[in-house]
Amino acid sequence: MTAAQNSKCDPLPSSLPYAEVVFNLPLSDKFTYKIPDHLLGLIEAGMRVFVPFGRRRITGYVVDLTSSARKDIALKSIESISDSEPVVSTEILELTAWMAGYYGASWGEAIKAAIPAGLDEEAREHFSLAEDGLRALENESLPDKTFALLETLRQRPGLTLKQLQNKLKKQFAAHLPARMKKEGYLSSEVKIKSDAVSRRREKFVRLLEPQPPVEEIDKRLKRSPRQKQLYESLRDSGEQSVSSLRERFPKYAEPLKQLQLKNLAGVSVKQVSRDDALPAAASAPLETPPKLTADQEKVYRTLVSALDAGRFEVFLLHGITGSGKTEIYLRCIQRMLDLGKGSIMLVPEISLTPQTVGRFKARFGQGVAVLHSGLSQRERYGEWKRIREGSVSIVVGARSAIFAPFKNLGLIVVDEEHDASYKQESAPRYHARDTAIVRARMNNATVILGSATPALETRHNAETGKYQRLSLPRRIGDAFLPLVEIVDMREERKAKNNFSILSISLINGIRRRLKRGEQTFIFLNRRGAANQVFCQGCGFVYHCPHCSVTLTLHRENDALRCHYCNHAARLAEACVECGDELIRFRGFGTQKLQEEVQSMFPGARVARMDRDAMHSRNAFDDMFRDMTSGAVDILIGTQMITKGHDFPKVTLVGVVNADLALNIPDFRSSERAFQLLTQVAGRAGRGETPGQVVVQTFNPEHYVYRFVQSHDYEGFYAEELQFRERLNYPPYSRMAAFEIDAAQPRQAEALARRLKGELTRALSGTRGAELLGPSPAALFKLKNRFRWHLILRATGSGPLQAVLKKHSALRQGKKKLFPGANLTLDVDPVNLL
DNA sequence: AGCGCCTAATGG
DNA sequence: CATTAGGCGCTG
Repeated sequence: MTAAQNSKCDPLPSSLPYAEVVFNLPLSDKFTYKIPDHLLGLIEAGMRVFVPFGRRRITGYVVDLTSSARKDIALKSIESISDSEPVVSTEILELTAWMAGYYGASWGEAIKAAIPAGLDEEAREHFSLAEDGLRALENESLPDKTFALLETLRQRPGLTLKQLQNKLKKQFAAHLPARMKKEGYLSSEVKIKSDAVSRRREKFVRLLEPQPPVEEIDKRLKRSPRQKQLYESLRDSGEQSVSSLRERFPKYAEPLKQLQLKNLAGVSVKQVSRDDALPAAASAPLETPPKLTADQEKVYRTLVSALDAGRFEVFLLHGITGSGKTEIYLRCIQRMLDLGKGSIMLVPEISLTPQTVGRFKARFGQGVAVLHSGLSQRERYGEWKRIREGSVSIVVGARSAIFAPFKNLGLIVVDEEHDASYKQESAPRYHARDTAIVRARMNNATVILGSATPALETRHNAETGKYQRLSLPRRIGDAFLPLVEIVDMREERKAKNNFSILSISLINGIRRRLKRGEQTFIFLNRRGAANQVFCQGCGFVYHCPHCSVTLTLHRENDALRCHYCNHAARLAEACVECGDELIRFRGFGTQKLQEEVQSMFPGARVARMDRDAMHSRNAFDDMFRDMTSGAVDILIGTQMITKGHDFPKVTLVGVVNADLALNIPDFRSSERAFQLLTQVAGRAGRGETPGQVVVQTFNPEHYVYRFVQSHDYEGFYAEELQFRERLNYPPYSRMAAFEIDAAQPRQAEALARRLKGELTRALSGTRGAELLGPSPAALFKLKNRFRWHLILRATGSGPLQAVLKKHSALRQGKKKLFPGANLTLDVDPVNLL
């Protein structure tokens, strides 16, 4: 960069002597550091710096440079800079500042979310035995914990505090090593853990030499087939990297540990020659775009005028499954390419399949960067760098791809915009769709929100004119929509005497597919594992009279509670509607379903796809190949089977228990169920054959099923909107959820009430805001913590944010108002369990 | 968050 | 009185 250019974008080229630094810690403060002489002029906002902070040294992010600093604090100096140029641009700094303010996170946490993982350095203290320690260990009688620490370090010198805690299962106080060091028992050395991306090290496993005689080995491995399998693999193919083991033996860890203990195998770490070249994608000729249908053409024209004008605008592209939304995205991205601007394409994590990515690569070749969870930190960083350097102008990725470091961003597409995975469930709890809109506004970019079943909030925004609505009402080639049959499982039991998990209709359907050589999907929703109660006879489910949300069973006192407003009801012995027996829902997983289906169709080839079955990338590819080649007849799965795949031979989709989605204690459960069922149904018969869908339910009267059956989003939208208005739920209000968790149920409750008191004060004077609860969370006990919720509801984002700001100001004074508890805030929560 | 310091609890 | 476990306040 020349001096002239430099002065253009930065009139005072950073001879400023102070830097404002934030950290990836829950601290709202900025910290001022002195820039040492040798770094003067080298530091810019957006760079990472390594600084002393309290007793430690950590990485921070420079957010500003200043000419003066407060005199009342003794400033420390920046130790080193971690980058030669900023990792976050001014634009991303601004975006993360908004996120931090809006979602109640710290700026540093927000920045951390916006850069590739594994970049930051940390200084870690490694402990070893000092001479006094060795002497004490051999001669003196020591307290248990001291002894254990010394003994561990004698065997394995150079462990960090974290590693020691792991080894000794936290059976000592965290400050003990420091004290022992002071007493001269331990010595320590501070090492800076270099970032994970710049160097490449890999773990290797090999058999140790010399090996005991064969008979001895057989004896030692006789009773452990997995160890034997691993042993034989190592014997036959020599040294192997752990990552390659993982591919073939998903559960390699325990057997390997055992082999190590038995002194048969050893693990070593090696520096691997740099091999950053991603597997070169075959430079296949790029695909020619198909001709647009009349509907697509119309939509595209509207979009192009916004794209060309380079003005901020949000479009809702509402198109049913198979209506050709993706082609619209591709055309718009192409348009941006022609204009020399970058595009971000967001897709839900589970949709980010080779098939999805393939469509983009086929059209744009190597000009596409892909960010998905399967990438190692190094690969991810590589892709990120390609974007920053400007060698690609298209990014396809999940939630965090919204931070792709484009300099000239023109378009953001959010596909399946209603998908819950766009909300991050840990700090900063941002929503990628909403963040996309904020980022687009900052860049005068266009946003396309695509969905067959838009979120009610989104559809409502289109209604009020905030977004412009475009629709693709027809399937390409006017393909038939699948025929949806709603099966009443009560009738199955009573009238048809069928007590199987599958309805007769579904069984017959499967039989026909098997005969015709077509494929079947069977879908089982496993989410929403809160304890539910429902009647097997009539499908009755308890709802809260105030919130219209299903009540959750609390085992401790056999009570039913609303986890929004804390309304309580007694659990009756029998159903209040029909007198039949009530059942408490217990998990019926995909694995059991697979066994059941296999036994009903012994000749069929049944496979399963869910997170457990898809451990390695290979498993996924294998599954995909088997489905495409027709080597599988019935595929059983969770959400995973519904997204990002297109298998033309699937002509039947069965939904085993559709009520599972509906009975989740959340005001959005109907919306979710509708979206889910519509999506699942869309999997049936995308080829020439029209599809059949069988939805099994104990509660066929529910309005969701009527609209799913008739493929009527608009009808559903209208009905659901009325419900939301009546009970004052979003989009007619905005929410923020506070969560308190503590080790004792009593304590959690008491603190939740204290929080309510505090918030009530913050609330006074603000109109249009109210509190619901506190109440025990639907998943009351989670990982041995007891959780309570408190919901803040306001008429809009303005009053909501006003209360939150006031509350955080109130809390500044007394920090430890909630001893022993964790307090989290979730703005615009998507998951209230 | 993570660290040192202070204090209360525990124990002999 | 000595040791240890837990809570508190601070980080520039």
